[in-house]
Amino acid sequence: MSARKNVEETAHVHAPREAPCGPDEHAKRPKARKVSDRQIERAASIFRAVGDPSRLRLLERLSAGEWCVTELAEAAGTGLSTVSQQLKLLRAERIVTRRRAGKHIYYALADRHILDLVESAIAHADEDHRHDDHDDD
Amino acid sequence: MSARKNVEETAHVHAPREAPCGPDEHAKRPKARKVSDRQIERAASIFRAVGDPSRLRLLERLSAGEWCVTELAEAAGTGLSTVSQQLKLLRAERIVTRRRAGKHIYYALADRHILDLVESAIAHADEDHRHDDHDDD
DNA sequence: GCAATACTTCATCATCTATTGAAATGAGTG
DNA sequence: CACTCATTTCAATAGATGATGAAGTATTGC
Repeated sequence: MSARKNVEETAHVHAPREAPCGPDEHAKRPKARKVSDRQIERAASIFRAVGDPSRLRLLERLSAGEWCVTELAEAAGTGLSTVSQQLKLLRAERIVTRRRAGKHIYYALADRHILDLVESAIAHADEDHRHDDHDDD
Repeated sequence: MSARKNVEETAHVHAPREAPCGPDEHAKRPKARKVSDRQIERAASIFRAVGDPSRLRLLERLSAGEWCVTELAEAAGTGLSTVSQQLKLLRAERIVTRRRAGKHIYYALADRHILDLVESAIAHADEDHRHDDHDDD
């Protein structure tokens, strides 16, 4: 991403306007980015991690408490290795934690933030999937 | 996804245990899924949409108010068409709304939920990117 | 140590995604 | 209606991602 940045520069010859759109209150835009690239990347990375049905389902399960990989795989109906990979990704993002107990490894949600995130998203999706298609302009 | 589901079935011959992990309190697991597949898909879909740095940056900008496509493209430093595609996706997920004003089309965040989501994620990422790597087992 | 169980890593592959230039559409203006 | 500006759609392409079986590591018990 951000391969080239002067695409529309070549399109118009005269100098580009400061704010080409602003009707009136849009005249002075704060163009400085409030948030660093690093933070954006990190936040997006977390979202991407939970933005997958299988992984989200995993998190939903974990919201009920600790589970080991075998259990999770059984509940998900997919291979062990699949679930392990998914958990690996979630762990890399610090969304889940694991603890060893003998031969088993128990996974759990990393913190309450994640729980809130998952629950609120599901709640939002719940509201949402009823009035399914409409347009807004 | 969910191509085949009986992978580990072939691995062990004897009947699979109900709860192969549970030390004691994990004996009786509520295996029923609390949330429908549809909801999970929808929630994941929203997360996936915001789980991209470019789109998240777009949303960050929109959290400051309405912007038109030209402005957003200029601020992002990418092509117009790129931004348009990104907005199209966000709109398909009902994350942003648009309104026409003459030749311009102004985009805005769809609701306060989204604003909260974006802001809390960025806040979380802010906490997070300081203590960058550590392990948890 | 050896077998068994629990889990992870590796390599592969099909599928999905993001970005892009070019061409198309839509809205305002003379 | 021709012209311009704003935005979208199209098609192609490079790159990312997710699932999977096989092979590897770790822990327990004999």
